[in-house]
Amino acid sequence: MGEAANDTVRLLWGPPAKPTRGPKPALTLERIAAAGVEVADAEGLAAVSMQKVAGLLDFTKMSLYRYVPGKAELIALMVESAVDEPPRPAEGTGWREQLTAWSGHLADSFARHPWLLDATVGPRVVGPKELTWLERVVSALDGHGLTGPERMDAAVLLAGHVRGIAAQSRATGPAGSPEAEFLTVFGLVMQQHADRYPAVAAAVAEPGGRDQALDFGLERILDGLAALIERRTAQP
Amino acid sequence: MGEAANDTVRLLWGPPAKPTRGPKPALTLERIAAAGVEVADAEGLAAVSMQKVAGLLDFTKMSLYRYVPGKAELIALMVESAVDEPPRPAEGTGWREQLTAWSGHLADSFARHPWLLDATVGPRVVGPKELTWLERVVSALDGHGLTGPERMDAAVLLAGHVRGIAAQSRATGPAGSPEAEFLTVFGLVMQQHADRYPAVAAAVAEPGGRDQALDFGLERILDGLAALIERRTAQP
DNA sequence: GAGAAACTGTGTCTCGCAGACACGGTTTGT
DNA sequence: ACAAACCGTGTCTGCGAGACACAGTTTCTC
Repeated sequence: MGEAANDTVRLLWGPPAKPTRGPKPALTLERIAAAGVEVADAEGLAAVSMQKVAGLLDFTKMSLYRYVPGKAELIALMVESAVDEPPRPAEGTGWREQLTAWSGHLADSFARHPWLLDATVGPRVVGPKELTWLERVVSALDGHGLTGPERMDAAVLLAGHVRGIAAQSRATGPAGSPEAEFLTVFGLVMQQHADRYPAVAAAVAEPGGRDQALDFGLERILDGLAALIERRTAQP
Repeated sequence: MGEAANDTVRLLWGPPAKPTRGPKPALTLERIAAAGVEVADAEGLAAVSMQKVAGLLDFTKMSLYRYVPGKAELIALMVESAVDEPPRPAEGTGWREQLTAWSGHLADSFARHPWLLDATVGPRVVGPKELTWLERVVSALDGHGLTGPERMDAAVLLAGHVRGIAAQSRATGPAGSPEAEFLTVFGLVMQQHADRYPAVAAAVAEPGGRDQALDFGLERILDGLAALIERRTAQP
């Protein structure tokens, strides 16, 4: 990161620097981020280039550098712009319902903007909206006997699961989609090497509802958390 | 993917095509993959280019294309080469111990080759070794009342968790490392916006053992699986 | 009011990358 | 012997990120 981290923090968190002299800027960070999101939604994150984003706004590539230090910061803005607002916890709902709703909404975000998976790998500065997601999980678990680090770990656990599911469902894609070739290829490979992978071969041969993966993992995690909470609240 | 998928499958799974005429190839897929891993280990996946990999082998960039159709396939080979062999389940150990060992070893793989996180996002063809990891989880869960899809979902759940933890631990890095700046930046941001994120602020303020995240999530998942298994085996 | 300072958008340039293609040299089958 | 198949290479195109200098515009200061 180095110095770039400071720039990114200022961009995502800081007060919008208000220069006084010179011509009025013709663009805004919001418009730039929105254009980037548009490109990424349509053609994937790899297709996002300064050229294309600038072209979409009828500007030249270099003009973007007046607003954004570099491509990494542009993507950080895109993430912050594309991520949904986390759901407000309904009044009187328990931690389990809150976390279930949270996971569903996060999965929706990933489904709407699959490139978020690519954009959020690796160390980076998180934005205000992204941090709000974390806040919701941690606060949903407040007051149930978990330590602070444990609440954070639980958040990482949940987020990791939703991510994993989103990655999987992007890879397979909706039935009949071009990405579904992935499943075909996988099926052929399994068929030819069933002897080396008997357990997997048997598991995929067995019929059963697809698309249950999110709920399945979620229920296991929540059951596991419930067991811990029960133990903690039973013996204070 | 398109046609490229077939090439990749042949490369990862297929019998090494043996041409008869012409000069002996001076390189092997193994050496090429190893050189790529070397570059990625040292400078990250982004630094892996045909130029650099070829240069490491004292060949020109274009000669690599005689062995590998393109960069995507090179990275697929690198993944298959860098991933460890999954641990063989010790005799007489239960599913819980097997899955614990599995997770620990997978986490080690990610720790040894952090770029695996970048290389394994998105749809792609899995190789034999990678599939062996899946086989181990599914077979560890054989015979405990779970359906095939459920066993697969459990594998995705576990793998997603290990991935998430690996991503987090790469972001923060070992104490004192350059990446630890991430934590400093995060701390400063939290300090300045504690009012908007009270739950997170409270959680991080609370002291407690770091690096427990892998085990914490793992124990929750395994507890959740245990509950399901108990329910299933109690009422056949 | 007149500079000067600061800022904006732009054209040009360099560098690195992926990949297409054609070429000469080499090995083997017929 | 000769042709087919294959190897390694040099060259070329196109695309991308980013540095830099430049002209035009707005505002602060004297």
